[in-house]
This record gives sequence, structure tokens and C-alpha cells, in this order.
Amino acid sequence: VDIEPLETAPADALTAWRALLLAHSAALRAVAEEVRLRGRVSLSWYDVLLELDSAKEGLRMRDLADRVVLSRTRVSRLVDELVRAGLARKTPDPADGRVFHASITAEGRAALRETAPVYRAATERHFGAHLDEQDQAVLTRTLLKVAKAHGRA
Amino acid sequence: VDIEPLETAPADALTAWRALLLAHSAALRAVAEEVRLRGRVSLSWYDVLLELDSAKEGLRMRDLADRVVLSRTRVSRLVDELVRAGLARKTPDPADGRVFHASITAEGRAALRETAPVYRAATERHFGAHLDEQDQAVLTRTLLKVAKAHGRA
DNA sequence: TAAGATTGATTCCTCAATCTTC
DNA sequence: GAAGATTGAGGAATCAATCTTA
Repeated sequence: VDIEPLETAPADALTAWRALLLAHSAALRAVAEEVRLRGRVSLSWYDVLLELDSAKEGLRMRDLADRVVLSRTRVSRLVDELVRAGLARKTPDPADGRVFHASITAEGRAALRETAPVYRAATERHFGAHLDEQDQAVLTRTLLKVAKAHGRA
Repeated sequence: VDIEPLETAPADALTAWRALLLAHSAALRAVAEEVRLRGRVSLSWYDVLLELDSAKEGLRMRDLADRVVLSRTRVSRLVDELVRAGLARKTPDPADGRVFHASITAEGRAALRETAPVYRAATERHFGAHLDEQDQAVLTRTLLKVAKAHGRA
């Protein structure tokens, strides 16, 4: 983190930031709780499985960690849990002995299919339902600007 | 039938939700790191002190937990840490023996004054700087709708 | 019985150190 | 030495159980 001189922030930035923290906390708790109750896998597992499924070829652990909002360490442990549960597999890269590729199993896809509607419904109920289409479009556009500025997304 | 410009973001709730998760994660990490490096207290301590300062009368532990985005348990432990550090005090309610009131000390106010500019600058640098004024206004409006729907804010 | 607050055990998550391979 | 991945240790956050008082 580079240190620069202090600048006076527009009062609006702090207000928007506070709103982001509140909305995130409230909605995420509700979504995670609903997925936990009604889904087949936890939200963390779901996130990982979703990325594995969208990348058909198998993902290096490193790349997987970049796509999920978690540390490399955490992802390593989550994948191990998924492997133990039979929902994912880990295969060594034949060309580079340092690398492992994680991929989703048929059972993992089944779990994903089973949990996806729960996740969609929870997200809709606890987040989307409170916003109209234009709100959602503006949120996506503005929040992705922030994420991209940090090298995510 | 009107044609939308290509750069218009998809307006579905899942996309906006994903953008929220990414932006929140990236910006919060950066803000917390900067506050940790340059501020006098951690972000958690800062949040609690801020609430204690804004409620001059002292807050019941219960009410404090409601205002901070943390569990009652966590707040209880944070306040104990602050008391040990001399930045807050805890006084029993004379009328109701179950209740404790947490309040900020002069030293706590000093720590708050010292950390506030760091927090403002970090929030501006890692969040506000990537948004124009209208973006910020819209974010505040929409995200507060979500928070309020969950009984926060 | 119920509400406010804390404690103990547990899970979640990350950092630093390590191991292996390039 | 540097990069990919894992392990050990510890902090952060929560849940369930408990204690106290209303």
C-alpha cells in the first residue's frame, strides 16, 4: 500500500461506503443462512464448485483462488474437503510438477444443480427483490468499477 | 423495441450480487490494511469507538452490537479489549442489573481523532476515488434500500 | 419465563514458514 | 532464486450453553 498525502474525501464516499458495509453484511448473512438450511452444500463450497464448473478444463489452485474471494490457503483446504466429499478431484499437471488442477466431478455437478436454485432464490429474495432493474444495472456497473480498480473482475 | 447500448451491464440480480461481493472484498481488504498500517487502532476497534462516540450517553451492549456489523459475542470481547486498553469503559446500569453501558474515554476519543483521517483517506482512495458523485449517490440510495429491508440502517 | 451479557468450544480465514519443482 | 501448493499456528467471528437479573 503506497502512502499518499491525505485528501479531503467527499462526504458522499463515506456514506456510500457505510451503506455498502450494511447491505453486504445483512444480505450475505441471510443468503448464507438460507443456503445452509435448504441447499445441499455451504456457500463456500458452492462458490468453489461454481468456478470449477464454469472452467471445464480444470483450474490451477492459484487461478481458482483468484476467482473466489478467498485466500490461496483457504481454497486449498476447501478443495481438499470437496475431494473428500467426492464433489471435486485434484490431478497433477503432467508438464509442471508444481501444479495441481482442480475439477468438478459428476457428483459435484449434481450438488451444484441441486443448490443453484436455492442460491438464486436466496439472492433474489434477500437482495434483488429490493431493487428494480435499473438499480441492479447501476450497481453492477459502479461496483465492477471498484472491483476492477483493485484488479478483481 | 429499443436497443440497449452494448456497455450496459446485465440487470439481473445475480450479476449485481457478484459485483457487490467482489467490490466489498477488494475494497475492505485495502481499507483495513491501510488503517492497520497508518492508524492507531484496528478497523474493528475504530468501528466500535465510532459508535460509542456518536452515542454520547453510553450504549447498552445489545444496542452497540446492533449498530456494528458484528455479533453480540464479538462486541462483548471487543469492548473488553478496549477497556483493557483504556479507550472505553463499561458501567452497570443502576436501574437494571442485567445491563451494562459502554462509553468512550478521553483517550478513546484521542485515538478516534487520530485514526479518523486515515480511515477517511483510505475509504476515499480504495472506494470513493473510483466513483463519481452521482455513482456514490446512487449507491447510497440503492444499498440503503437493501439494508433497511433487513432492518439495518 | 424471558432478556442482557458473557464464556467455552468450534468454525472460518489468513499469515508465515515450508516443501517441492521449475 | 522464484513460483505453486500445502501445513502449522493464531486471530477473527460465531453458536450454543450458561449465569444473572427482571
